[in-house]
Order: sequence, then C-alpha cells, then structure tokens
Amino acid sequence: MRMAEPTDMEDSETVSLHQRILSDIREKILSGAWAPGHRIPFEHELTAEYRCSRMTVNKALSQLAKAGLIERRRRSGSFVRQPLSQAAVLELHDIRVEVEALGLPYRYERLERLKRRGNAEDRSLLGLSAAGSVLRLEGLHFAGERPFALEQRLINLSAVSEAGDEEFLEIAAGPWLIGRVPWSEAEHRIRAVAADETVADALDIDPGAPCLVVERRTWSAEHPVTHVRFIYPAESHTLVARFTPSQG
Amino acid sequence: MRMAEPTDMEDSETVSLHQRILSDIREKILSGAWAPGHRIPFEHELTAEYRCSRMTVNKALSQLAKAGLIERRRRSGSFVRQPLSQAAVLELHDIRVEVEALGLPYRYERLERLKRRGNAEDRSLLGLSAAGSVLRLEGLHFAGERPFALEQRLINLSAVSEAGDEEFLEIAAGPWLIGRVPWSEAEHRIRAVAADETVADALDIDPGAPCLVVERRTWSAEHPVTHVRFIYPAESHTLVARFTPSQG
DNA sequence: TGTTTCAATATGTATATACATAATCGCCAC
DNA sequence: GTGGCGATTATGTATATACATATTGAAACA
Repeated sequence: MRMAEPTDMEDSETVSLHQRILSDIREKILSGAWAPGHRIPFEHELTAEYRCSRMTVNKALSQLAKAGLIERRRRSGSFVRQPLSQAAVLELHDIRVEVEALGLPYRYERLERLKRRGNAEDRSLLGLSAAGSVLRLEGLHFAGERPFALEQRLINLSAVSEAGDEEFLEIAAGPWLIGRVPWSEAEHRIRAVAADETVADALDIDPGAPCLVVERRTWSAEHPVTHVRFIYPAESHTLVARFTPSQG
Repeated sequence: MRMAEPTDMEDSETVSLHQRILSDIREKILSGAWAPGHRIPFEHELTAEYRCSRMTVNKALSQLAKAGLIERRRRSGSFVRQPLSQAAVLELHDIRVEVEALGLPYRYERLERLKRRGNAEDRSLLGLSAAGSVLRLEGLHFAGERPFALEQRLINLSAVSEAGDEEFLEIAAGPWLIGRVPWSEAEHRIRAVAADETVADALDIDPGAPCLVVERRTWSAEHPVTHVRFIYPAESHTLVARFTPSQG
C-alpha cells in the first residue's frame, strides 16, 4: 500500500490527493487554460499522472461533473462545459455586465486607494488571523450618469501582492482579480440597510433610503483574498438567482 | 408515513443506491423530520439498513456534508446543521429553522386566507398563462415576541389542490408544501425596500425603515406551484450564501 | 483534584477489484 | 457503399480492505 507521498510537491500542505486533483483541474478550467469543449485527460491518464487509483480520480471528476464544471461521456471522455448557469448571479457579480445588460454605458471611478497594515476590523472582514498589509479601495460604478453601486473593498496583499502595484483608477478590482486569482470559495452576505450620510452622498440618494448590501469574501486555497461590499440603491437593483435542488 | 425501509422497495427505479441514500436523508432533513442538531445514524448503521458497504454510505454522507446539510465529526457522528449554508438559505428558507437557530421560540400566525380566481397580478406573479384558482395567504413569523418576517403567498390550486382544504392557521405553507410537492426549480429575487404603512404596522417597525425582500417562485415539473414574498426588517436578517466555484 | 495517557470509535482517504452500461469504432456481409 | 454487429473503451457503481486521524471517555497518575 503506497501512501500518498508528496512526490514532487514541496509546498504540499496536508491536502488530500483527491482535493489536489480537484483543485488542479478546477484551476485549469477557471483560468481558461482548458477552454470549454476541451477534453480533459482520461481517468487512466490522471491515474498515471497522480500515481493513484482510478477510484480517487473518479471521485474528483464526478464531483466536478456534479458541480457542472465538466461533462462526462461514456466511451468519449470528460469535457469542459460551457454554461455557468444559475450561480453566475451570485458568483461573478460583474457590475459592468449588469449595467451593460441594461443598455446603459458603464463607467468606474475610484474614490479612494489606501495601502495599510491591516487593523482589527480589516482582519475580521477578511478572516485573517495574522496581521499583514491590505489594500483598501473605494469606488463608484456608474450606469450612464447615475451612480449604480458603491464598492468598498479590501485586498489581502499577502495573498495577492501584485495588487499593491495597481492603481485601479478606472478599472474595478473585481475583474482584475478574477483573471489573476483562481478562487476556490466565496461567501456572500446579503442584507438591507438605510443609507448613512456618506453612502447617500456617494450614491446621490436621500439619507435613510433603503439600500441592498452584498458582501463577499473570497478564498483561494484556504487563503483569504478579498472582502468586498457592494451597496446598491434599492430602486436600482434586484438580485436574481435560479436554482434546481442541489445535490452536493 | 415515510417509507425509508429498504425492504419494501416497490418503487425501485433504476436509481443508484448511493442516490437513494442521499435523497432519503435529504428529505428527512428538509421535511424537518430530523431537526437541526439531530444525530443521523452512524455509517455502520446505515450500512446495515441499506445492506451496502461503508464506502457507499460514506460517499452519500460526504456529499451531504459538502452541500452543507450535515456536519460530520470524528468519533461523534454526523449531525444536521444549524448554520444555513446556501442550500438552506436559498433553497428551503425555512424560517422556523432560522428562528430556532437563534435560540428563540418560533410562532406563526395567519393574518389572511383567501381563495379566489387568479387575477392578472396573481397570474403574473405565479407565471401562469391561463386563469385558475389560487390561494392567497398572509402571515407573520415571530421570533419570541418580535415579528421576524411577514409572508405573502400565492398557491396555484391547479397544481396543489389539497392546499385549498388547509387552513394554515398556525403552520406556514412553506413546510407544508415542501413535504408534499417535490419542487424542481426555484427562482429568487432579492431586493431592499422601504416599509410602507401596512408592512411597518405588521412588523412593528417605522414606516420607511429598510426591509429585505425575498421573493421566490417555485415550479414542479414545469408547473408553477407557489409564489412567496418574505419581508424582513433590515436589522433582523442577513442572508448567507457560500459557494465553491459553480457550487460543489 | 487536576492532568496525562490510552484505548475505543467514527469518520477520512486510499487501495485493488469487479462487473454494468453506454458509446464508438471497425469489421464483415450484403 | 452501407447497414448491422460485436469488440473495445471510458465511465458508473459497488465491493472488501487497510490504515490514518481526530475526538472522546475513562483509567492511571501526580
């Protein structure tokens, strides 16, 4: 019985082999290295590549199939899938796309950019245990001339150091990060609040007006990457999510 | 009432055993038969119950754990989870569960019940093309003495005729429907609004105060089943949804 | 009384194996 | 050619087995 030995992985944490296969493949797909339609290696090839049994590979691939990332066809192999269906709403949340879907011109404007050593609140928002540098950004998304959403973001520079060199003057950090950091997990919190003075001012609405707040924390391989808070004036925004009963 | 017995399997389709275990348990949890905190049978017990190997049981339970429905603890067993992962929040959205997770006593109170021929608005909300009978319900969910959420619901009686005979005086229609109608699809709309007079009055908050509104339409095999609108006072509620890419 | 140790236990992960099933390829007959 | 048919192939599901690991409860100890 050969135990799963960290053969050529020196950064290897105590991650199960099955997890490693899973995230390797997921990353290839999300990063675009394997485009939709691409045939991923056969089980027996992965078996050889990872030096493990077919069951282990099979479990990982089945999981990817269930998650909708790949499609498996008997006798043909497994293929990267096109759609990104329901979850797209809550996963991507690309404001440019939303705005342009409304037929309005999109624009982003940075309000604030600040590099600092993370304070207690930063660490709590990011879910960091140790202190480290963070980048704080604040910006406005416009739909035409009207403010569409206010964005307040923290980026964990220990996880994404290159972000420290970016200005983010006219591009939002979201799209920038998506192309660079393959995220493995995200958590959303959605709530309603009354606009305070600052928010009302930025969004050009009345103080006290209801706003929809969407907060998202993102992890990449266990490391917190970013925390972002989107604040939408109530009248401008409805989240839509469509589900079929999930099975895991 | 429930036929969890593997012995009398007259309905045996060509479903894999692993799928059957999975859906049996899921149903027990979603229907509330196994409340949050309940310890589900050990792997070796399920092994005996379903006459299969531990691997098969393990695969099913691992999947439920990944989906966030249960939590597994070594040496202790597996337990129905409290904290509502995405599945719980957006799929079932059982307010009783949410309230009890807060450690508060739950109560439901019907405000209105009305059977009528669906008008234009009803049809639009339900997504019905033809006219038919609908049941309109309005009720309040309490957490302790405080109103926790206002529920406004339409049920398509052509799809669920038995609902017409129910009073729904002290039980909300949500749990009732879940046990009866296997839904195949749901769509959520989430937004923020300011409370109007009626809502403010029911929820015992100030008019104009921000509220989180969650609307859900549910289909069962292409037929619209129900449309429900939950209105939460902002301070009482945050939706939480956790994702791995495309939901694993 | 408090702490340390240890065995028991349930889950976590991996193995090798077996057979079923669906899709495809190539061969052969017509 | 072309239509059918079996062999091949990749995945689907299940088995029995093995050992790792975390946690608990109780016994042994200071």
